[in-house]
Amino acid sequence: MHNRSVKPLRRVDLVRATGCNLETIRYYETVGIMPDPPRTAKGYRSYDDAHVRRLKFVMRSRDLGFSLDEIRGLLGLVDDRSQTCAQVQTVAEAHLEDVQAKIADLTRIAQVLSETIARCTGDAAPECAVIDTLLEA
Amino acid sequence: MHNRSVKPLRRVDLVRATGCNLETIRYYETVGIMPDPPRTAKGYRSYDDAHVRRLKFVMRSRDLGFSLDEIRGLLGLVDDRSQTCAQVQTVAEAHLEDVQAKIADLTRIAQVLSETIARCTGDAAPECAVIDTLLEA
DNA sequence: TCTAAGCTCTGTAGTGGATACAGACTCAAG
DNA sequence: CTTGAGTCTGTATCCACTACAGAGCTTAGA
Repeated sequence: MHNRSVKPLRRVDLVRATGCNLETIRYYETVGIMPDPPRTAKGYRSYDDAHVRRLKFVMRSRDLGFSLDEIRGLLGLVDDRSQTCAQVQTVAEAHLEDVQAKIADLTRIAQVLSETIARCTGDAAPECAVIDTLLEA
Repeated sequence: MHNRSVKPLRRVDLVRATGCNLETIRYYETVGIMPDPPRTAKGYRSYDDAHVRRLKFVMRSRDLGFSLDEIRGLLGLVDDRSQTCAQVQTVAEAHLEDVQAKIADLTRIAQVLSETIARCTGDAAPECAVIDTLLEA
């Protein structure tokens, strides 16, 4: 009754199961984010559900802006489940601070840009507030 | 009275005048953001005030998050001062939209992260809200 | 005049995080 | 048996830099 040997997934099946780009998966294998999968007699990669889950984890982490290095760390903590929560929290908090710093930077930039654009006449004239701002010491 | 021939600037002088990295300047020359400067008899680059101004313009634009491609466009508009303002405004507005989209993305990310972190116990336990979120479909 | 420090030259390689492509191979359906 | 889909590897590309090696040049001070 229980599928002792589930049908293995090909590359394209993993792509369809996750939405990840085919080449990206290979890239993740070369950089150690995804494990080197077992191969068929002819050398074809053969994946299973564990790969799907791991890849989805990676993709969700990337979505939240974690770097591959941070993800390596998170995966390590997931794989070795002992004293996890405090450590994960630390990684996530550090990352949140990065994100907040980026938001602050971009907000400052957006402010300067929109103030500057507001000073534009929009004319077919050579005077331009944006250029002036950029030329200004 | 007027300095007919001003003392030319060496690479390191341009660095000191602008705060730009030495190698970055050479990079800007190879990619056409900065012009190939005149050379001394021995092949040394020799800059002047126009280079300082142009490089500062580039640096301020980078600071505001313009890509080198966008900067090439802006420099073109500055160099050829005719019908400038409307065109510059268009470039700047497009860029502002990019920046605002990035802010929106990062804000969403920060929200998810901080909500998730808030659910952490911070324990030396293997259950972790962050991991759960990342594992969750 | 000699020397040492500081400056410059070029080409090339590496970063992160993918993405793209070439050319050869294999597999499955009709 | 053919055809199309899938796979294999290695390598190149993108952006915006940064770093380094190994050579040559310049300049201030002893």
